[in-house]
Amino acid sequence: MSDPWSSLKSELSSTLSRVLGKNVEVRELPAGSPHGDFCLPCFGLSPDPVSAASDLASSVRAEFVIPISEGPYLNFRIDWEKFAPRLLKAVGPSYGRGNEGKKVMVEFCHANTHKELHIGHVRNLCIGEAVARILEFRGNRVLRANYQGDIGPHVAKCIWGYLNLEFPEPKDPVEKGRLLGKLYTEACKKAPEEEVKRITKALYEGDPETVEVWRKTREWSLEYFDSIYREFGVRFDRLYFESQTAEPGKRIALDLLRRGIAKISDGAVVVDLTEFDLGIVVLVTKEGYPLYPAKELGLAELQFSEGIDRCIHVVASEQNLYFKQVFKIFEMMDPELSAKSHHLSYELVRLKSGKMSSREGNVVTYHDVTEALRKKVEAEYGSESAGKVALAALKYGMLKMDTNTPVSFDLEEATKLKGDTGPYLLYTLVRAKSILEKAGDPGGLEFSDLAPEEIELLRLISRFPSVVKKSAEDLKPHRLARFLFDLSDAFNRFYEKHRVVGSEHEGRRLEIVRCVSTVLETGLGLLGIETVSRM
RNA sequence: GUCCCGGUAGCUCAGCCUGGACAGAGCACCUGCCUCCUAAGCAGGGUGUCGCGGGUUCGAAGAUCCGGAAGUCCCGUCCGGGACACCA
Repeated sequence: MSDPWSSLKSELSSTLSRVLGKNVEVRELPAGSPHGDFCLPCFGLSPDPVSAASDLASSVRAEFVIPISEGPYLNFRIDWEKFAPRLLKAVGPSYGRGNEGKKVMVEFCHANTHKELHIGHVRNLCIGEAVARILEFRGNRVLRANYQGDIGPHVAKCIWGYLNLEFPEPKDPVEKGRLLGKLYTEACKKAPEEEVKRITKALYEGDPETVEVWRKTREWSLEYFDSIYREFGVRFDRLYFESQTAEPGKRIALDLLRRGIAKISDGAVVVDLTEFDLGIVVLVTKEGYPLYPAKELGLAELQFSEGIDRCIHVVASEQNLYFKQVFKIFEMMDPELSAKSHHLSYELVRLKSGKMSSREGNVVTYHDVTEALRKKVEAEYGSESAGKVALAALKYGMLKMDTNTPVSFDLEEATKLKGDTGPYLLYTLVRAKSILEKAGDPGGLEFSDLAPEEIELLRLISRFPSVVKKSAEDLKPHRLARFLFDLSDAFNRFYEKHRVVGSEHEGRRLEIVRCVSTVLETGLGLLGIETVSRM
């Protein structure tokens, strides 16, 4: 919970506010800035910002920082010789932790059964897990939830395929998953529409024969997903299925009808949101089937019965309008429900050839990518920890850009192993740990004559807590990912230039390396990236 | 047609929330660097109409005149993607 840098920053801000007689806040300068660590632009302070800055520079006294006026700016340089001991002492496994104390459900993945997991799901999985871990680290109790569509026309198509197509019996979970994916795609091309409707109906009405096939294939799907989740390092605390939200969803929809929130239109149960520019939402079809929005209401009932303070739905941006609609209905039902709900939207993963569609079979699956990656790692560097390195590359690649940035997926781009990649971060950590293993008797700590590369590392280490906090507030893991890259970059420059073991400054350098290693390991952990000890 | 997201180096992307302080990385390409803590590394080499157009924009009692910073804020527009009543 200790965050010396933020404390320093806020102390400095209040000192300045006292001197100036008004509330000001110093701004942090980017870690590599030649101007120092904090600055106060003096433009609004007086008609003459330049002399205001220099007046302030000579009148302000604060511990650990040296004020310097540069033009209209009042800059502050941290006195690292004095500040370093305080900072390094704070760095341990819980450095950067918070105590926010909320109970949060993070709902992500949403893979539909009877289909293959593709790279779009991978982005979702990466974001969801990273956000879950970051929120946990900030002191929240997190429940990971996965809401899966295990019923409906897409399932009916797959069942049609199972009943009408030839296939060899699948042996392991991966084969089972892949087979279902193929059956689905084939059925989309071949299954007659009436047949799909018939099976959908049979499924909803509980026709024993159809249900049996459904049970079996659904089980295959879940085994397949489980094998991937295990490999990926995700475990869900709650699994919700559409088959279980349909009935309560319909019940709630009918209740909304009684309360006058919903109405009948063309025989369907709808909520009219046109006054909010959100169109009309159909809850129950004229045939009496609950649609997705109705099921969402059923799901919310299940979720909020857990007493959660917040529910974060990690769902692609194509559902933006949908979530606005659902949250508006929440608001009409119970404002608190909508206040606690949040849609973490991310842009789609597309292929260069266009949008992926399991219906058309033009998807890049989870196994396509992980296998390509693993093979490449093995070919170039040998098989030692190839699987973990491959996953690191995949996860970091998905997390390093803003959730708002659309991904145009390219296998070549995704299998890069050098530069701004997951393996680079892993490698940096391996190097740092290797130094720590070889360390002799550290000797005393002194911080005189710090090299620029050492100061750079201290600056980055100091900012870790605020980066994590910001990442958590914005629900943007890429901020943390970028930070870890910058840290690695700075560490590798330091590594190249300065000897640690056996050097004159071994004591403090070991301490710095220890902190880099701790921060890197913690940070990678928050991104859901498993580290390795050798590469 | 309406709404949402994107447009920054050849390519992939940061930076925009919180305006000022050189517009930054990585990849790719070229040149160096392993008797020394792991070369998946490091050093050097050069690139930009920040899609386009407009607007707005700090300081003293007031008034007037002059000056007054945009990749970042606002509006418009173009391009790409997505969404928009019985799919999920």
